[in-house]
Amino acid sequence: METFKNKIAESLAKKTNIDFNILSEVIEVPTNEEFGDFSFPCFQLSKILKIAPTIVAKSIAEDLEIKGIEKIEAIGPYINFFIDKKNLANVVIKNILKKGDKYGSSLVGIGKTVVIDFSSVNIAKPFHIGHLKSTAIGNSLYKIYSFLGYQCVGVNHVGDWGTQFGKLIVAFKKWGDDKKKYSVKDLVSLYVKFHKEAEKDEGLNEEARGVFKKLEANEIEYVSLWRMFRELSLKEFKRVYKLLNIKFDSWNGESFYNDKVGDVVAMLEEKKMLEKSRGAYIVDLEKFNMPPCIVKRSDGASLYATRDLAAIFYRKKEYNFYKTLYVVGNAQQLHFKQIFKVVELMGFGWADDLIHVDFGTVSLQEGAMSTRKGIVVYLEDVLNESIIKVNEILKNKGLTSTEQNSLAKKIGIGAVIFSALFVGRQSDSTFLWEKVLNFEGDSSPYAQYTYVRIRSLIKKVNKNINNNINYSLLCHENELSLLKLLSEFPNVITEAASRYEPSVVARYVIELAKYFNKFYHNCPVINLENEDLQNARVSLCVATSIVIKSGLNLLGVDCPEKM
RNA sequence: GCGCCCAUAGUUCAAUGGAUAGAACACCAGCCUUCUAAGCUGGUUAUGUAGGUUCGAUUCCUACUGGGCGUACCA
Repeated sequence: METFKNKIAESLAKKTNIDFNILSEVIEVPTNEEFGDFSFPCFQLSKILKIAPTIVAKSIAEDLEIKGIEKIEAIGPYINFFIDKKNLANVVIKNILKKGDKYGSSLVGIGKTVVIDFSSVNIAKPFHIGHLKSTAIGNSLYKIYSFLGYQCVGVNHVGDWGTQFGKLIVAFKKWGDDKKKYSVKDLVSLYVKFHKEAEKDEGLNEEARGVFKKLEANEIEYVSLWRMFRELSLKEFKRVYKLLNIKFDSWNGESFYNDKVGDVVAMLEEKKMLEKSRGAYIVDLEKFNMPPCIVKRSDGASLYATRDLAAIFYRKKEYNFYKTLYVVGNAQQLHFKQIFKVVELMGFGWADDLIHVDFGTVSLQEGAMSTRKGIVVYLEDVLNESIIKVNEILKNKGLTSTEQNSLAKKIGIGAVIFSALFVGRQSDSTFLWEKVLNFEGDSSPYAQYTYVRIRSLIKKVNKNINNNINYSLLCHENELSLLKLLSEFPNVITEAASRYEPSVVARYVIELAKYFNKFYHNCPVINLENEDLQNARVSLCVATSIVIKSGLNLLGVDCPEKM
């Protein structure tokens, strides 16, 4: 499809003597199909030429001819271009069948590494639905960037270090039980108790800070407790990642950088950027209208920012990244602005390659989630509920129990992931059970169902598609709009990558499924006397199934073969 | 106080500054002896307020209102 746009821009450039790239940006896809496949609004040109836009449109369109474009029409101030539809089916379907599941991929990223920091759960805290967005978006961006040829490194920057562990250790020593087998939920209740007690006794916080300081200094007793907390938490978290079918290339979390923060402090000192203020060491950012970036607490312990800076330099050295994407909520916007600014001030031009892919806050109907107050929904519970609901639906479909279980997982998990990816990342959202567990309309089961229908059709026709297909028979309105949409898939991937926005792909997949279902209801495939038309339709079905599956995979959603 | 983000239909969300602001859910009415009804067809309802820039604003700018988040030793 891009080639059509380029052709139009080229011939317009020839005609008007205006730069190709400028024209290419102005060319748009009309909202209404009756205005063609591409259009060129003449307002800006009319301003330059000082001629009314309708006249400009008319005079340019008059004797314009472009290969592959069937009709060029000036309507008011717009020039509308209509693609030659017979040619379209031929080009699009052949291309998809040839490339298969590689259709839409590219090599633009070859030789470049993208580090994606996502999910990043906190040890000894619930893996809750607030983590779903980061987890799903990060995983999808990983797949999208890989599809475009980039080498990706998925990092789970585990929150396994910091004052919170001082708190937890204090709580455990006061109220814990050495012999009991602990779960994350037990640790959370200890943590909650700590905060309750600390409200009455300010000394507890003091104590916790002291304990963390000693933990950083490798005090054996504390380190072994910390290790225990970490191990049991990771074990539970990995169970959830397994359900989600998400893998990481690195689990280097905050504790990993404990022995690397010294180098960062030394570098800052050497560059004379460090200032002592109120007992702490800071990088002053007042000039940039930001609070200071605190690098070292007054008691000498490290902070979130220090460890994140250490992580940046470690990753630069280790991966020499083209970009690093931080898929982290917008509540941490200031934090990232600060540390990116510090890197820039240190004189590293590649500070621009650090990108905070932020997203809106997820809250519950009763309000903001709060681990301390116990207002929280565990992600694992949501996933399991979803699987149960799918199982309920699949009950009477005559499947074996292993078949049913595996299907329920693909569909149920997919629905949860998809619900997090369908809305734009920036908007704040409220977690609603009925929304996440809705399997109709804008949901992955809808797309999966459509895919399964197509597979079933293809199977029933049971025919090898040969090369002599008369694609020009595909001229039904539903066929043409489906073809046009299929041709846009590569652009959709590129857009999703450049905006760090998997929702672009999610919306596309739903639209594609919708277009197919219209075709399905209006254009029979199996009961068809005209064999040439049947062949052409089957190939359209195959092409569509490839793209739906590919799109879902890029979102991290599996595609079942029947349901 | 200051900074950032958000405000679109009853609800949840779309819309690179462009033509008649799109969906889904919910609700109502139809469609299975013909390709899987997790489907299809039809119907009702919306850009917070006041200005500005522009040929053209949901989109950009300013103020206001209402929400969310952040704002020096939490992550």
